[in-house]
Amino acid sequence: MPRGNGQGPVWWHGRFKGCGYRITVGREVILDVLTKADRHLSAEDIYMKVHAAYPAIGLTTIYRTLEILVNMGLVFKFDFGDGRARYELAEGSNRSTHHHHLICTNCKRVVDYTDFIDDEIELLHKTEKGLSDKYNFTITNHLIQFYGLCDKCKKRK
Amino acid sequence: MPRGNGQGPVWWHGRFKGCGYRITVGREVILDVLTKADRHLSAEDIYMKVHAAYPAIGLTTIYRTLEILVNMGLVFKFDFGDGRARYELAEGSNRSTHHHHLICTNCKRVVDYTDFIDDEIELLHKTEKGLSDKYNFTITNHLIQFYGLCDKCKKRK
DNA sequence: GCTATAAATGGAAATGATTTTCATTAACAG
DNA sequence: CTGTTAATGAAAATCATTTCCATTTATAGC
Repeated sequence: MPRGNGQGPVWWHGRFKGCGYRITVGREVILDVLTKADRHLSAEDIYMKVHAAYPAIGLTTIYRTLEILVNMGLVFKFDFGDGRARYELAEGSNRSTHHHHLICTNCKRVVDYTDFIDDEIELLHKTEKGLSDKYNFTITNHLIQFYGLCDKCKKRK
Repeated sequence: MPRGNGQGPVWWHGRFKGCGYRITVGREVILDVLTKADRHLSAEDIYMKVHAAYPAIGLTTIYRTLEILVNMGLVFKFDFGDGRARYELAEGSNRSTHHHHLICTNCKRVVDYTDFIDDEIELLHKTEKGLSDKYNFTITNHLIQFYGLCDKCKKRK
């Protein structure tokens, strides 16, 4: 099924095997859904898409696979404040450029933005360096989110 | 009980009444616990502290009060990834300076840091301005967290 | 290709933080 | 002091996520 993009074996197979994980149909399909996703999906979103093509794959497998993917750093897990986690392929695959989120605290709408990313990244690198030196952490990731009221919700108030 | 700090009526009473909320013993005690807290508390943490002095106050009231406080902007709500929310008095009261968080993804330890805050704030203001113009959001808040492995967890791996 | 073995799986049940329900209590405007 | 309505506690409900366990499947070694 997902045969990559003509550049040989699927990009994540190597990393998976390297970690001692097996390549299964469920994992292929989940990765495929994530690769094609154009927005942040919840576990249930992913389940529904997967289920449409492969009804045998259960929700439990979705959760288990997502946990592995997050731990491996292939997928980011976000909390936008509506009680369910959202998942998004990390950069480094063939999709997704680095971005941050702008979240409406009223309707929970999420805007991905890439503006100012360069400045942010530069500062982040400096901060990461400082923090890891001072607190002796190995920093692997960061999260930046802005909260506010979106266009529509402003008008309703 | 909480009589403020000698500067007249308790600082948040005005804001509370202004929003049409009543001042109750439960709310007084909860705010008091938050004011004295020196770290991020979960709803249950707060409940236990409150319960010690006022056993009549239930967990439900804690959750309901926290929701109000978060909506009013008096309290920040955080997700550090361990399945329970943490609450922290917003700045503007008498405690807490603006800070961000450094989180160990393994043991969930959280370090508050204030280093580099000035540079961060400057960039944040610039970004907030740009984002609110471009996406027509009214930005009220932001979240910055760094993730990594702490000192102890690094050694164990 | 075949087989043994351990990883992966699905479905049901468990978990656990948070929310809702509803009858009772308490704040406070007048 | 009193009526009105918000606030409350206890128990039940919710609901995303996790765990359990018997079954299936990937794959290393032949």
